[in-house]
Amino acid sequence: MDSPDITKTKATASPSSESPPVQESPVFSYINSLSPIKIVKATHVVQGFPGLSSPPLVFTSPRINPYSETSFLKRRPQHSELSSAGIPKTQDEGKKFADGPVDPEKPFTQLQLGLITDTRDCNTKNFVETHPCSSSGLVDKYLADSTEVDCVNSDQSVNPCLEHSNNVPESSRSGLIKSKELSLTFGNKNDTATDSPTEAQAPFMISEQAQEYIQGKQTFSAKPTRSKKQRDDELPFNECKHLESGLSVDNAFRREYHQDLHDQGLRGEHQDNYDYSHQSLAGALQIVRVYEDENAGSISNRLVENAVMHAPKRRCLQFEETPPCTSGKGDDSLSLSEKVSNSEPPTGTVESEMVESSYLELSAASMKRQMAASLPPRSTGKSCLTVSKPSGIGLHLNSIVNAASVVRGATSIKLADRYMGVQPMNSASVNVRRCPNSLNVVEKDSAGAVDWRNETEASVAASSATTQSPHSVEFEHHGLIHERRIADSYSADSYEECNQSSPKMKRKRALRNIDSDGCKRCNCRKTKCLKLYCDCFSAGIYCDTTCACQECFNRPEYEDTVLEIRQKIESRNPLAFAPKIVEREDENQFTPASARHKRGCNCKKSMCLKKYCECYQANVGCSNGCRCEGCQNVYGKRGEFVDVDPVVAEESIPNNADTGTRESTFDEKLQMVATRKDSNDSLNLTPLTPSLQCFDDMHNVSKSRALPTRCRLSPQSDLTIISHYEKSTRSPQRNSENSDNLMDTSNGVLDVGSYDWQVDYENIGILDISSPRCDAVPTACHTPLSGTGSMAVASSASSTTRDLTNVSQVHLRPGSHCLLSGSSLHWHSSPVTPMPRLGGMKSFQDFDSEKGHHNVLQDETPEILKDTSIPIKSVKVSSPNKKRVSPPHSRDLGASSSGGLRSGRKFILKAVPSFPPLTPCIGSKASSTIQNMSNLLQDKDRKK
DNA sequence: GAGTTTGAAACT
DNA sequence: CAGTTTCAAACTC
Repeated sequence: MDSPDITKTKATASPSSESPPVQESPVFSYINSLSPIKIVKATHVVQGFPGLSSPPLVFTSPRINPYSETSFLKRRPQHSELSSAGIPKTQDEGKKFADGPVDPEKPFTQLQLGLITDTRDCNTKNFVETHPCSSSGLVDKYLADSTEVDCVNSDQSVNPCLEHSNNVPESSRSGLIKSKELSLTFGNKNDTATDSPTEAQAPFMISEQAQEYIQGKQTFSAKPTRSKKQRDDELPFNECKHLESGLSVDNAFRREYHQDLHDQGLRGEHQDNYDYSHQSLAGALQIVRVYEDENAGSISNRLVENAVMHAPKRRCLQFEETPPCTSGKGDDSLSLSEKVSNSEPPTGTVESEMVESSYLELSAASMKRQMAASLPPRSTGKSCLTVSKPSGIGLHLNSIVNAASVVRGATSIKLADRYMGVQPMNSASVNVRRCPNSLNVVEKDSAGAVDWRNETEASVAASSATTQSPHSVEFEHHGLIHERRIADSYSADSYEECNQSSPKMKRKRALRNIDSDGCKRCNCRKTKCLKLYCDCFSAGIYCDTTCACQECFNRPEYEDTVLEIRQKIESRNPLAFAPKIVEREDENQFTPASARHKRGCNCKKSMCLKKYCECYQANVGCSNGCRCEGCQNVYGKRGEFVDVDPVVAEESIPNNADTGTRESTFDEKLQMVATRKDSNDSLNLTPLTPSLQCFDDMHNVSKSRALPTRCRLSPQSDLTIISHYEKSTRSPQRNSENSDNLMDTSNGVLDVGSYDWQVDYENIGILDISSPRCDAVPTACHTPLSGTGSMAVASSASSTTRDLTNVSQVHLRPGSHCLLSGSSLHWHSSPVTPMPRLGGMKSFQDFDSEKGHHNVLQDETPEILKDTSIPIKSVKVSSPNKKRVSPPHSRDLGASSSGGLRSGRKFILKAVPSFPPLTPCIGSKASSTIQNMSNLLQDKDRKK
């Protein structure tokens, strides 16, 4: 993880050599020409360029910033003022940064700063903005440069920094922010004027800068004392600065952040938020890094920024609350940037995935460009596209989730999200928490971010995101866990609790959260949340303030540690973080009850009728792999399942009829379960309902349906969906509505399949608009997809998104993302449809699982799925239980959605890999599909 | 809320 | 690989 960053930083570190070329670069010259101010420190900029390969135009941010031009010059002065006089602290901080936590590092940090500044110039807005905020003295110097760049690219960029530093009035800030956003969108200028060099470089530059920053920060982080000092010195704004500098925060993000701040109107809150932001930042940073790596820089930055911005707000309290976590490595002291740096290492693992997401973002960016829409106001739901799903292994979902949550978290939304997400989620939420969800969340966020970029979309997205964010069950789906946590924390109830730092409170909170939200929070006392005992850790999620864990090291601050441990654990057991529940599906096979526990349970006393049994907990039947005694698993007894899995599945799978038969059996089981579990499983079932709802929506095509519901459902859809699905089917009681839907889906999954697609389209648009979750879903898709797929998808997505944008821009984007992620190029074929299809596909797939959905999917979207070529053995990671499933792991990627549905859910998996649906459900599925894909691959490897 | 039970994870 | 211990969740009271 770290290595890449380091390398980058090093590369950047050798600025001298690089700088000249950079300056000479056409982009640079172009910028100079544009900017009234001459870049004094072009060298810095230069450094960044050389290393960076010009990213494809696609990646170039589509952002268009009308504001940028206007504010550019003005900002600069402001910026300078702010940076210099406005905030002494910032300067100090900047010095600190430059100095680095450790003296030896200082030079390096300075270099980095220089590089950063350079990159800024290249990057223009993002960097500039970030810079000013981040570092003081050095920053100032660079600021001039950056400002220049900004001027060239966009004036606005500077302002943001200023705002941060100066704490400029909200109004002014907002204006600045907007301008920044515009500039960011920008790359705009370059894009319009010159596509290739500048744009391409810009992203890289940003990324590099961010990396450098991160590295520098990391070094800082290494030295907690210093970080603390910085922190103390730093004001919330300062923090912002760091973040920005490090991340090259997007304008939009800043905007949100500022707005949030304004809304809060309290720095105290700010600080709190700040605390939160660390995690979120970390995640964002990670994301950013990924992007950077991929060249998605600008986009990623936005996302990151968004994430960061949001994160702080949401999490502030939580972090403070959790002393151990924060204290862990003295991270508290660390400035955001530092935190970011910390987060970096983990990103490395995720980077590939992130790249995909970045591509998505790129596509989104392209979309934006086309849209040329002004920046959306604050749509919380910026395009999350950037968010790549947490790759299975290295990544900690949290980072992503956080980012997503952050992104999502438009300030206003928070509470709503909590309630929305949490309560509604509660039933379904459980699944959400799972790591895999994190991906989805990210995606959502990314989607939201994309929306952001597009004004129209942004507006819609913003509304949807904010309002819907709560709905955004999708988050729940994968990233939801995290979000939920956040949301929970935000929830009025949790909110107060969060403030309460007492471990007891936390514990209670956690318990409550679990109950209410269905999401679990760990309560680790001895393992430091660094063992699989910890649900959070096992799920690839960082512990949240809501967790009642003690001496928690599963925090962004300790990403390195977390990653190391993860790697160790994986080295021992490559599947340790893989989804426990996998659907066995041979390529052609569809086993109705394919979903199983990977390892199988070993129950001796619980008869597999209690949650002690992981199979039962996952709503999955026991299989031959189980060593349970006296298995009475409602979802399937040991013997039953076994037969089905390998062989039976195939036999039964081929035809829908077969699946139907199984489904019947499965339904029976479900009913059994339902009867037994109804009381307990209500939560679990709820998740199912969402999926069902989604389907229902699909079927009904009732766009009018409350998207929120879907969104809610969707989140579950991925992992939980299956289980929930089963449950729902099994227990009509729970979800009379859902059950019906579920039943329908289960029974007529195949039918739905094609139908779903269309419906999905329609629904998608609706969903996306209404529910941020939907957005998230699509994003999730991105992450999972392989780079190639994502790449292609990205381009296609952009196109598709455009088309979609006509209908519902927001939706489209997410969907596009999903497509990308899903690698379901097929979808792309129809620009508009793609997204819906994706969603539809996913939903489809989910449904298909029961019946021969494979056929449907294959038929309809077969190519895409095939293209993904991921033979999906579909390991559905879905954690039926409220517990978070360990989603994130790259390996796990595929699994999420499988939700333990035995019945032909396998289909779902196959489908899933292809695309993340736009709809929340779909999105979750998409993420799950991705995971499934990975899982399948792994499974194949294993078989081999 | 405290204590017990349970089974997975970790360790030997 | 098997047995034991540790751990945290699930469960019970």
